[in-house]
Amino acid sequence: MPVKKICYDYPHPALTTDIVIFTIQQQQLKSLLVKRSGEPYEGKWALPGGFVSMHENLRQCAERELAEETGVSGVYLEQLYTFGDPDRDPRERIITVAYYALIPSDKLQLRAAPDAEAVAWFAMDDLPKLAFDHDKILRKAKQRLSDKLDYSTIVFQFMPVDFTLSELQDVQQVISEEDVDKRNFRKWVLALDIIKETGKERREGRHRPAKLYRLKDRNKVDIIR
Amino acid sequence: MPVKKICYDYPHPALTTDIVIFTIQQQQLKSLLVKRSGEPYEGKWALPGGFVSMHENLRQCAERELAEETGVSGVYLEQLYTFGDPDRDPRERIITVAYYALIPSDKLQLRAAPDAEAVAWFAMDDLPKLAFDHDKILRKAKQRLSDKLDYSTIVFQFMPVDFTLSELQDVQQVISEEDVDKRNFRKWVLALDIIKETGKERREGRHRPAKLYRLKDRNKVDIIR
DNA sequence: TCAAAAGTGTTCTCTTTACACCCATGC
DNA sequence: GCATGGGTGTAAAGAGAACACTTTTGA
Repeated sequence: MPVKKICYDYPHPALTTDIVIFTIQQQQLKSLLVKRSGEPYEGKWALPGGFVSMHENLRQCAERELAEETGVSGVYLEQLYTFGDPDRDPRERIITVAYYALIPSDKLQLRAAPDAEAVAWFAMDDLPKLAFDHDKILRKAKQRLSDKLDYSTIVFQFMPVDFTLSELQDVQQVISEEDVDKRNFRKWVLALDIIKETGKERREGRHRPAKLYRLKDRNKVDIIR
Repeated sequence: MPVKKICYDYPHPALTTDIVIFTIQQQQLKSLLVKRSGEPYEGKWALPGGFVSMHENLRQCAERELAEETGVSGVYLEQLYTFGDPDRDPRERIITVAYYALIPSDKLQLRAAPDAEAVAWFAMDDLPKLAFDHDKILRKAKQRLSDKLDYSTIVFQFMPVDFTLSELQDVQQVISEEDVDKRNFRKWVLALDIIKETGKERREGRHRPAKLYRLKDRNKVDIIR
């Protein structure tokens, strides 16, 4: 806590980034929330986020928050929207630049030490009451994600290094909330020419094993169509 | 100038909105810039913009700036992106929430008193050197506009109340920078079912007069396809 | 041998593209 | 009467949607 105050000629807002962290678990789209331990909205769930420090840019701040909550880095992260209504925080005016991140299921295990806070994954169709305007942020993130599903290869960002086409299709269907024809889906995926066969397969259960595929470039998200 | 300073426990950034104001003039996509009269970047051209006051929300601020520079209100205005690199302004850290606005050509006449500043429209392919990171903002706005041309009815936001299909096609071509087939374009436009014939026509020159059309709902922008 | 998920092509429909001539007017 | 931009339809190609059976495995 600095003893010296920082002073300006005019009032300045505070600046935070909040992150909507999406992943797929148990065939559901889930989002990471943290339980607030102080006022305002004490005990309510909220998006992870925090103040932007003076030396870092907005994206770096979001990356830092993401790493603090999940231990994860190097995942898909995109600026979503900026929320700045005067009364969105009762303490002082706080502008938040919202980002959203997609966590592939294989990165999920390496959860960082939970920092003694209450942190939990919530299914998007079973959200608790949220602090501040965070429900608005979450809905906007969900909308952006759904939209991008249609005109980009963003769905692959949820996949582990090796995955089957059925798993991929499941993820697609969970997010878009509509069923996809298996043959058409596979045709579409293969035509994208962004995955390759690994030669390996996964057998699990008394049925034919599934071929494992891998992204040619795991970090690339293409705009298509 | 307030005599009393406003003080915080931690440093806060300043907050502005900057607006990319697009219009079509002389078959060119143009953007409004203002010449800076003070340091930094004195004499350089910059996007119109200004500080967000404490009682207004971000959109209201953008609307206010827009009205100050152009006298125009009630036009298409959308949040673009937030730029917040630590050193984007040499004086202090300034976060800017960029918006972009589209001005239809009939609203253009009613330019407000230019407020004694140097203000000018620049063709997008003939821009001067810009202050701060404003070239980055402008390019992003142009990109967003081009993208939306393909999946929304945003192009109509440039049109006056009454317009001909040829005028509309011109605008489309200027922004997308590619030629469109006349018959296919008209088929597409009419299939949208968002314009109606006015019954009037425009004759100008020694050729057949063109039918004038009007948007059924001038404020609506649909996502299509 | 049976249950369960993996894998695989073809046809039909709809959307998008390509393309050329007549029309109404002013000079 | 001629130059100028306004206005119009059809056919071919391509993209997207619909659809059902065989394969491989583990129990």
